[in-house]
Amino acid sequence: MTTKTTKTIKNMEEFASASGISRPTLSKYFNDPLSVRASTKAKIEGALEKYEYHPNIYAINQNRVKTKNIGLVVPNLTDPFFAGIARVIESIIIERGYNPLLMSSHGGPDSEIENILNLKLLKPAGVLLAPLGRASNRDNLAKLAEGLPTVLFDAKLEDVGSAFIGSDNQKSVALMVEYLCRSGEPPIFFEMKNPINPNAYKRRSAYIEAMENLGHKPHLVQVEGENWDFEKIGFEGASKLIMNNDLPTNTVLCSNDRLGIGFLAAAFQNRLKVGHSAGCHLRVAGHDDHPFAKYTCPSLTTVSQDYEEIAEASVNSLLEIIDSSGKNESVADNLFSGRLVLRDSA
Amino acid sequence: MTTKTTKTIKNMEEFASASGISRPTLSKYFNDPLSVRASTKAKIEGALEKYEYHPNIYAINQNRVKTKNIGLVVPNLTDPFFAGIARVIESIIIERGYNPLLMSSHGGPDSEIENILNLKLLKPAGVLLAPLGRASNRDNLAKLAEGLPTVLFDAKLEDVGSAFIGSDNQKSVALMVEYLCRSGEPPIFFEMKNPINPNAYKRRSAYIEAMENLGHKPHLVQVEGENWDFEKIGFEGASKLIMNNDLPTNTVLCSNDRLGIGFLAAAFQNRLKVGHSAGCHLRVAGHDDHPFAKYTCPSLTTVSQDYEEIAEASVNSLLEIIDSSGKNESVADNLFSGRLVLRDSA
DNA sequence: CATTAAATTTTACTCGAGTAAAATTTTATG
DNA sequence: CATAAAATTTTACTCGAGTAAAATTTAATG
Repeated sequence: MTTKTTKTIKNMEEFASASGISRPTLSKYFNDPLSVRASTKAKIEGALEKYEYHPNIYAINQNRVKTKNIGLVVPNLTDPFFAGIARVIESIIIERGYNPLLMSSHGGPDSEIENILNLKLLKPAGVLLAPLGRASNRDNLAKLAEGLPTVLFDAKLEDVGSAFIGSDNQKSVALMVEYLCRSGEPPIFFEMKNPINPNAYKRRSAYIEAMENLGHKPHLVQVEGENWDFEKIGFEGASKLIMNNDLPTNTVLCSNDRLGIGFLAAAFQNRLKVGHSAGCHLRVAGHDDHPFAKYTCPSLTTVSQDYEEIAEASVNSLLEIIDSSGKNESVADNLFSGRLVLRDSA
Repeated sequence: MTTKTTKTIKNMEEFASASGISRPTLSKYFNDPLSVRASTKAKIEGALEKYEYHPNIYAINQNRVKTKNIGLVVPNLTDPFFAGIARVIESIIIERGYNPLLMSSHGGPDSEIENILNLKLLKPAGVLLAPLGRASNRDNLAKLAEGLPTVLFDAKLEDVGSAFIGSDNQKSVALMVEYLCRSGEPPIFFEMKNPINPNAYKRRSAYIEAMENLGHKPHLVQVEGENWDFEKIGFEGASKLIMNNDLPTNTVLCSNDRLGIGFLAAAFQNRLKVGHSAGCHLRVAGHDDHPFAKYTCPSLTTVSQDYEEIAEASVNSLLEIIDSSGKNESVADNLFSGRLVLRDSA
């Protein structure tokens, strides 16, 4: 650490005279260090080591139309999937010289709208939004997103945002269905009757299509449940199924891992052995590669989504739109295909 | 929804003439709605329904010494415990008329310091900090927290912050040890050799003390592992233990639920039956009541911490310090005792 | 070294409130 | 209804940059 001189610098004016660089040039530097000549950049950075000075964030942004803030809104930070992807996206945003503002819409559609409203007060350069889905107040969101560079990820809402990054449920579900059929009985599809997340609907139809392509009759098992407490919903749904002996096959494909975790717990408590080895009663597979899928009993066979890939693509799309200052009306959707992760449960 | 007149209001000046209230009074109102006469409050709120106006956040804060922001720094948002408690704390902060700024220090001690630095640029009224623990750069944190109302929660660091809210590990571990001893063999203690979290050290000594009080010899099993990937650490540690037949008793108390989840997975893969019923090889208990503890196989017996209680107490302490404008040098620590949650694993 | 292009400095104005002090109005109290 | 106390309005100044335009300096090029 370099020793700093005792003189504390209060504002850019003072730092200008201390460093011998004019204030407008400093302003330019702090806005984008590469926009000034290399020699002046070095001079400024030399002075920054000598004096303690940080531009006042509020003063900076007050007079700016667009700040360096990027909003990051996810439906539920308590869900490890979103917590994980938020973390990756945040670090990419920082890498690109922007400032992430993380918010969770756990409270529901109203809280989602409020998050965007609060964000807009902060005049962000753009927003990365993973919407609640079916529950979202779509019209309102669309109105709010107008004129604000917005990229959706994870779930798509028609007419909201100008790009969408997500996973190719069609492909990944087909992969899983093919694997399950090839290695044993064709699977039933275990899901919520009225899922909140649009991915669930895509997975449902992908399952039906994949089954029909293979000449099997699709079989949907739809359990009740409206909220985000997927493990509970899966557990209770599966418990009923098992108690009533309502399983037409020995293979279950769950719409997502969290339902699968609940399903496995129910199977265990009912003494059903899950797995693909001899002596097992049931095969269970999921989707998403939840961080805990490795540690379920048995470990959960699933489809993994590449966080890095989705995060990177989302930020790239958004920055592209920001840089073209909204001219890029709508970028093409960007779907990533998952990877089959074979473990013990199926 | 009331129809808003078309005239858009750009700043407080315009809103002042539109509402017939002077700008300084409006300023006072937005700072604290109860600081103006009830009749003027009503008049302002009537105007707010008629016109669309929100004070500019940057302009508000630029000239303020203390903002209405409260920083909320947790070690790891990917850990459901912190995601959960952050959510509760956030909503309480909002309830009290403040604005939460959530940050995660997942990157390690440097990222923890940087979070506080970034927060300080936002001139927060105070900070609620759940520090990384042993890894934290304590001296640096202490220096940064000087003059900034700071309350620690979850983990305590000496000489940092002016209050601490946490759980009474002493009591809760004693509860669990007594239960386990009463209902079967005395437990060994399964933990990390060099835990990052101070709670782990308190739990270790609480275990030793409780065992000795009951006339049993404590037995620590310490596994390697430095990071936050507790399930993995627990799984690998337990796998080794089991393979080497190194378990001196049939009862295991894990330092936290995430280690326990890993332990259960290892037991399952090694065909050890876990539970308290006849025919089981092993009893396993945890600590924290992790959101997934209900859905492990078998469900995990553990100690629950009351999120609401801890969250409420943390915010209260901080606001108290803020309101007394730093006069309350240090408030007493506040420890909450956990509640035994008996499930199938022990 | 002359010429041109690029970068920087000067100058001057803007943004949207916070805030302090004095003057005035409104409300509470007897 | 007079009077004191409390609240509001007026007035005027402050905060810390962003930004635009003209003037000047510096670097690049042949």
